[in-house]
Amino acid sequence: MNRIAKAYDFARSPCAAASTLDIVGDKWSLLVIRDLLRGKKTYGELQESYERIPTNILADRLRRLEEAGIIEKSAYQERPVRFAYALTAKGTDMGDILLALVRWGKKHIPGTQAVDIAKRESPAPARTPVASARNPAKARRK
Amino acid sequence: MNRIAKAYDFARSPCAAASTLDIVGDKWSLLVIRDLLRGKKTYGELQESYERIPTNILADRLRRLEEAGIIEKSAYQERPVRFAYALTAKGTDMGDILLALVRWGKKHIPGTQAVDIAKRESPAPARTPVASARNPAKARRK
DNA sequence: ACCTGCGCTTGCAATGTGCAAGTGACTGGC
DNA sequence: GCCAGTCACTTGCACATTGCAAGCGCAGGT
Repeated sequence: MNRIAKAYDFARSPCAAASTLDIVGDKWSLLVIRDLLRGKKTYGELQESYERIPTNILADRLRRLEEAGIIEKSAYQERPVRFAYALTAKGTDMGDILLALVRWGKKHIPGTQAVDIAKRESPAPARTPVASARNPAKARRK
Repeated sequence: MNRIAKAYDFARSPCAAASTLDIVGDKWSLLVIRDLLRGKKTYGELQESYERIPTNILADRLRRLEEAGIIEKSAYQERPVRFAYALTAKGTDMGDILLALVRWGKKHIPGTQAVDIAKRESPAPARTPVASARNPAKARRK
């Protein structure tokens, strides 16, 4: 029985910081959000991040984040059904938290880099524009 | 063997966000920092936060945070030796992260409050048997 | 001597994490 | 029709971390 902040019945306290940590207070959630902010969309892309999140953990975090209304899952094509994950407005707002983490890291942990999360206004996600990479043009029916 | 970011050999990646999360990426560390920012000093005071951190976890987090150079432990009196924990500059810089968390929580989790990180006394619900631990000089009478 | 408070430590069960392997829906090639 | 391959997960199991309660050592007070 999973009950990580069923959203709105604070698990621990009415403190905003504590409640936010109930949602993303673990080592992976915010990294998933980071990757989504940087333009990754599919399960497979998320799995291939530098940090190599274990697949079952990724599935679990995506489920939780979706329950919390931070991301949304949708099929971007039907006939092999393929899914895309995207941040909701609530989710993109987490960018500020990521930014604060990055700033602290850059300042206090020598050798770390920004990996540019601040994609919020910059163009080109640099890597494969997933949606068009595939060509689902041929709607072959059964 | 425990090696949660010995600080400076990145456990997972050179990404600043990931490295920062290696240090404070759990449910309790940042709450301890929050309490220290708000003026709490002793082990006992930290234990009595609203969220009721388990004592062994608190001891462990204080140890890790000290190793990471985020807090400092010192005896504030010798005979009965009593300890005070305080944030280093590196630690107070984490205030920005807390602030980002609080802002997100206030905006997206109805019912949460700010609990004003920038100093303030007794936010916890009245049932504080700790009385005035902030006055070691005198008075402990009932 | 005994009790109390502080600052922890220890034991142990419950929970969470990480790895590898497997599954099922589908497609494309032979 | 059969097989290999991809995507998106799920399952099983070992190991690590958490949470709870209790205990411990060192003071001081009575």
